[in-house]
Amino acid sequence: YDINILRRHSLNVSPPLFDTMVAAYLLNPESLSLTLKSVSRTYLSQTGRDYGEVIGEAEDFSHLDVTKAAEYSCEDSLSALNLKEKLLAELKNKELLEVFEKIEMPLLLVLSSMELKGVKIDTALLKEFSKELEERLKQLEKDIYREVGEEFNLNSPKQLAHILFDVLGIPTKGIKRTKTGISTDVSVLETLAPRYPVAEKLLQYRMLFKLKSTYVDALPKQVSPITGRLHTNFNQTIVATGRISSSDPNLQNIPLRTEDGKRIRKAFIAEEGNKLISADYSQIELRLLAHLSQDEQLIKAFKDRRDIHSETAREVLGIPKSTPLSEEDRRVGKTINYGIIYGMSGFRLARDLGVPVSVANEFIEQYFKKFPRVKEYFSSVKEAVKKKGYIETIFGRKRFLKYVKVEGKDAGFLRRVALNAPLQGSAADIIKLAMIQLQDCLTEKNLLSEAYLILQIHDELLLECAEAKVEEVLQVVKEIMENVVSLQVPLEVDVGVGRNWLETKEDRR
DNA sequence: TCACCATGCCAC
DNA sequence: AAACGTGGCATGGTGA
Ligand SMILES: Nc1nc2c(ncn2[C@H]2C[C@H](O)[C@@H](COP(=O)(O)OP(=O)(O)OP(=O)(O)O)O2)c(=O)[nH]1
Ligand SMILES: [Mn+2]
Ligand SMILES: [Mn+2]
Repeated sequence: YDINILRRHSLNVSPPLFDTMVAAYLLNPESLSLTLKSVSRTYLSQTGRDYGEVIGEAEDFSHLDVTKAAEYSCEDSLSALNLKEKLLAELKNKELLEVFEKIEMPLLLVLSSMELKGVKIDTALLKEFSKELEERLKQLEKDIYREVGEEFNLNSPKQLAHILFDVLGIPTKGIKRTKTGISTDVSVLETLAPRYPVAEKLLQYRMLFKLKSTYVDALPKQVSPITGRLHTNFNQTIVATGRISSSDPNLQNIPLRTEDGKRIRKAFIAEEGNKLISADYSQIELRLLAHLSQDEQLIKAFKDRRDIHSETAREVLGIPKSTPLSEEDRRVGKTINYGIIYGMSGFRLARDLGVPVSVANEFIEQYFKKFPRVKEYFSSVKEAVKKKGYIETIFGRKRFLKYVKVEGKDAGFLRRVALNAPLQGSAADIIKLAMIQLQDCLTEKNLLSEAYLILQIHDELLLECAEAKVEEVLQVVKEIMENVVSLQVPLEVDVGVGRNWLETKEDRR
């Protein structure tokens, strides 16, 4: 965060770096507040208050009482220095120094460059699309009001529930509940749709409204007037598993699933004369599961270059090898694979698939029978948490879980968290290392002015690249990502090139 | 006007 | 909310 303020003023920051927020994050990735003040309170037993608390009633820092301001600032300077020693010792103690020095500190510079570069979007295209959505939403709204016989606020789940279950009198037996009443979420509307055509319209309305409000209208507003591009924040100290998050705007959840959603991805474009390159790890957490569990069946599957997401999809949807599998169907397979390994219930699986619970339960049982070591691995995870109080990734990143909690009433939840963290976290470690190596490599080859990272989407890297350098960069990216670590199974990376982000996903070479 | 919670849904 | 996990953001609804 602060590094960008320095960089914006054209100051260079050079390694080795030490960032107190990042250090404190590694020591406790679940922690919500990692401000200098709160970290000092924890590790230096200081008593000072946060910026916001100090400001209090004053308008801003410059209006603050001089004594208070001086107090605050002196403490900050002292903190940064004293804290460094303390945190370093703690990192060593907990065997987190390697992750800190080899991954997080070098990554800080990479992320900062990515934020400064930003990504170009086609605002004209989005503005056009917005108008079209406006029309379609208006029509849907009219249709819905006509079908239910009255007007109400379609964006209020509470009012909608009232209309559906009180006014129309749709029976609520077996329908999902929220804390405050009856749910109207997509799974509910999908259940209603065959009997009540209005539900189909509501689903359509919900989807389009979501796309319009969250992306189509919001993104153009956030384009920087200075660079003409969209700059996200990559947050390095938020996600408890070690992933990075993206905010203001979040560019890690740009739509892809639906046809209308795809039109938004299409608006992420390369500068004239450039191309976008996308590189996405294939089945990454399943591969990591194969490695960590040592399951022979799973290891063999990946050595044979099989696609488990597709196989699962064909199996549950009953689609023969002779019929091509749609993207949508493969996504179903993916959801089932990750759902089952991370502890999904037969009930939920049954609901998602629209099959009887007995069938779903049977499927889950068969699944673990097919990969016998997976169950054993998960027992070992449980043991590790009990014994050590934390679980870790292949690079030693740790997530500390309270033993009392593991045994207590949130035991189920804690168990699933513990199952997920090593896999999601290892995937995060791997792509972070790849980003660092890639940046180094591009720098060395003097390519940075023609090829640079612009986004990271958990297991995918998006680069912008001069057309003339595409073939070379493609090779480098794939090579680095696939070989950043050597596991029991090969890591495979799907790469694609295009004028826009959607094309890179359709390209897949 | 703001913060907060709840619901819902986009992505990985 | 009936045992997939990790996020961020929009809206409505409420209260200060
Ligand atoms: N628990 C859970 N994790 C998910 C889910 N979707 C994605 N992930 C995690 C696990 C994936 O390995 C990782 C990257 O997502 P991707 O969409 O790239 O899927 P994946 O790499 O498995 O397959 P693919 O790239 O399509 O070959 O994010 C999900 O529905 N549940
Ligand atoms: Mn992937
Ligand atoms: Mn991906």
